[in-house]
Amino acid sequence: MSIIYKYQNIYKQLKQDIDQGRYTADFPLPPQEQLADKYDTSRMTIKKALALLSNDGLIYSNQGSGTFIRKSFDASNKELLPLAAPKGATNSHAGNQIKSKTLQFSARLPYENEQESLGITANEPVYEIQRVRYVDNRVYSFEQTVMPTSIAVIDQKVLEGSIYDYLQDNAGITLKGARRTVYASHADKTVAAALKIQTGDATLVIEQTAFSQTGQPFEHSLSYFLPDSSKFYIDININ
Amino acid sequence: MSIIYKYQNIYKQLKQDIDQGRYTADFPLPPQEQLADKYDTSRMTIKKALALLSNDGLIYSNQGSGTFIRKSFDASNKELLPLAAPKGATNSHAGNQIKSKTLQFSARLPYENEQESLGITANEPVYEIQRVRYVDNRVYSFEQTVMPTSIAVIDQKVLEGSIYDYLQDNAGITLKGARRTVYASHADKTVAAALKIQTGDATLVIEQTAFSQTGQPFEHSLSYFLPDSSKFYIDININ
DNA sequence: TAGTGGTCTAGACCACCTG
DNA sequence: AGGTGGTCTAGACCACTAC
Repeated sequence: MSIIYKYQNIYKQLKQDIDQGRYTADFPLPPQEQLADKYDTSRMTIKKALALLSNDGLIYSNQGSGTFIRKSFDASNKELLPLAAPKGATNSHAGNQIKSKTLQFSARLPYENEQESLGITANEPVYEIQRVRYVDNRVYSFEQTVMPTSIAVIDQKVLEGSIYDYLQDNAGITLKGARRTVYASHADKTVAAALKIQTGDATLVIEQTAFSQTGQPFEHSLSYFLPDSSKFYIDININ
Repeated sequence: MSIIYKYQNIYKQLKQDIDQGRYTADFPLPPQEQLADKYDTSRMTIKKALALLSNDGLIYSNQGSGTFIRKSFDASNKELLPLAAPKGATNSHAGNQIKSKTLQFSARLPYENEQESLGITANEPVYEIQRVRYVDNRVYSFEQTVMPTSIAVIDQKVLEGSIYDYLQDNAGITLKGARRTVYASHADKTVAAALKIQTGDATLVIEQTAFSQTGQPFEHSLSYFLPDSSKFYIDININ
């Protein structure tokens, strides 16, 4: 959160231009050379801005012919969230009312799979946190989070908001990356009770290991989502 | 598939060096300047190679301190597949025996949601294909694919292999990108029968719209996977 | 303060598509 | 052949980290 680079600015402006229909899907964008002139910069910098747009799935480029706007995705569906967005509900549902209810908050020794994914020994205690997340007062997800106690001191109050923001401000730990694994599973008694569904109902599970700027995994979590209503997308671009 | 760029070569070599332990997780990689010397190239090119490694989740860089190897993920789990890999089973399970059984192959007019995602009118007919995929003779997935008939002529034989390869060779259509949406759902009668599970059991659904090099969506598919066993991962890197 | 990675430049050349 | 995007260069300067 600090200085804004040139290519980020250009990215924002181009995005706005596309959103507002100043460039249409029927014609290619102006050539990179021309954009470089317009924004008084070099082609490399334009390419960086275009790469961001491409990652968003908004445009695509064809060597030899030009850069084009992808026929629009419907971005209005609030239940459809980017799988690649780093933070959880706190960020993705900006503008909606988000609440958390803590079902459990304790410390214990880590299980073997947790030792492995967090890169810690069997003797290093971890917090275990279970929270139900509500968006606009409707049950949204059930999250089980495990985090080494050595990372930072956590209390009840922290759990009501975004743990990431707290860690950044208080422990100097920045979220730098994560591996997410998704699969379907049947809800066990605990999950079913938390999500207010039947035991055995289908749930979407997102398992996440989060990394700090030092490459150290500092959080392992399992998030359970309701079937059919909670959907996550990812845009794939080849080369 | 043609010329290999310098940064791709460097990427390959660095990857090999990391895999073979020539660089270890305890020390940073050589500085970019030094790598540029070693590979007789410029820093920008080194950065492109490093970006590929970073996308793989293999390394991460910290401004000011260096580039480091991420403590290894276990890549041995065959059931864990990259969500961002563009092709389906044909590619991801290379080395395993893959078979397809076609349950249905017909043409019809598209539903409204299909018209929208494929960008076609209600009058343009589509193929509807239902296939069960087997990996090493075990049921792996059930796929419902919808594709405009105007794209290419498809016959039974094509369906036994990779549709993408066929389209590339015969219709000049290259897979350029895709949007995938994942969610959990309860199996209906058709899905349950295909996957040999109970009606109402949990399934993972991956909905995909595939784009050609012209930005034209040419395929819409729903793939159903078994709960708990089929998992997909994605590595997220922030800036 | 030294060293690192991130940005940015102003070009050159190459690969590819479209006339 | 002309125009497009992709690669690559050889630097400069900036932001950040570590000592």
